[in-house]
Amino acid sequence: MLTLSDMSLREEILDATKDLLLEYGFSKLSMRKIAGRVNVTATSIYLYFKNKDDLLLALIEESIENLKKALSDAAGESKGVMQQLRSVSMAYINYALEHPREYEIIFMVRPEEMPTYPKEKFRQIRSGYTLLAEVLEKGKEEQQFETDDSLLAAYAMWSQLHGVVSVIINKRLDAKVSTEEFIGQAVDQIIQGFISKKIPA
Amino acid sequence: MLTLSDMSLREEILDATKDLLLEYGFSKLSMRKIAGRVNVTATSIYLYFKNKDDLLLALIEESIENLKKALSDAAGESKGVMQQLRSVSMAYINYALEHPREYEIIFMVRPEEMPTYPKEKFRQIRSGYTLLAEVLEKGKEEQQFETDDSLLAAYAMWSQLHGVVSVIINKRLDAKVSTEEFIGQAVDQIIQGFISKKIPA
DNA sequence: ATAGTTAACTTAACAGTGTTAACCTTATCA
DNA sequence: TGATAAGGTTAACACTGTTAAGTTAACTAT
Repeated sequence: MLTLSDMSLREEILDATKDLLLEYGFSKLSMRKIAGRVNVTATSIYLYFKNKDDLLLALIEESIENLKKALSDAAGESKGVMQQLRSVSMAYINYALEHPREYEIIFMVRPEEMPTYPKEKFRQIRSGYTLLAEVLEKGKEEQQFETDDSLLAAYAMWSQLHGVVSVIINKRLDAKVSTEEFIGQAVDQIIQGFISKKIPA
Repeated sequence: MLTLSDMSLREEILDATKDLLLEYGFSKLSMRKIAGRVNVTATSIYLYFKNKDDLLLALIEESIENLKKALSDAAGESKGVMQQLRSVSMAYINYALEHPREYEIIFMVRPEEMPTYPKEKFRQIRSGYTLLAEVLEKGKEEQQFETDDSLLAAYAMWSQLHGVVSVIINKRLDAKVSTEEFIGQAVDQIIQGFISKKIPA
């Protein structure tokens, strides 16, 4: 039979951290508050995590997998390459806006300020672009658009999507501008960037 | 005659803060360290600034003006609209990469985590887009590209530029990818997003 | 010249932070 | 039964932003 204590303290800590992050944000997160929420002292956390960064990294792990799944689902559902490109883009933006805190942890934490951020984790995040690159490669084969280097183009596209998300999350958008219109315009432009590479700039 | 003490403590504090930010980064910045560098106690800072945020905002003020100048210079130098668009884009990216810490303060600090971040400052930042919007409007008149809403398009373009910068500053770029190639590809795509709105996606 | 005021700074303190060392139970197993 | 180890604790260190109160020097008005 499953009792409450069968949920290991480690997982309780992870859950509490996620909750606090969602409720109060990154800057208000402290080891003592996390510990308090699971009725334990702050030092107990150090029995399961090396330090605060290590704890956050465990959280990132989860989020990355969720994001990847959302993207590959979006790619799978749609038919044509063109539509695939659009729905992956929208899936990316939607995931980020629906999980802004997680997105922030995944993509906005600077390595210098998180000294233990391991290369492995970066690699894991980057592997998500391969999905974009595959879609672009397929479009290239189908001659929908021309791309010299699909991976490079995927990187560029991803950075542009990140920019759109970042501006919204960081609240740098004018109140007068509708978020939906902004997203629509931006995604249009981003996708347009691939089509018809014929006209030289 | 000008003595050393003629440089007001307020400015000395601003300078020291900038130095510390450049040397050790945002996360290592503390009031005591700033004070120490100008041979004063931390509390003295509160005679000139309401709090830490207020101090940072004063720094932002400067940076915003510098960025604006860099952009309008770039717009002025180049001739055709197309070239103008490209050089403003490059000026934006270059400024950000040459002043990453300032850029971070300007664009990456979240309002919730900086409760006193005033709307006025946001407005000030946003006014920079009008320059982009003007260039786009001019291109529209010259029928170089079609844009329904120049301001919206300027926002979209700026968010994409920010994405490119953000990815590089936050070190999310694969070591295998050349930064120059990445920037080149991204700027190409961003500009391409405006040209030939004829083909429907 | 002297008293009053103000500016510029300091000391001491509060409440909070991440993290470590040392200690105390309780359960497991030879 | 006695050793070992797991899972927690308390106390402490060195830091953080910030405030209240005290000091000292300079200026100003009578």
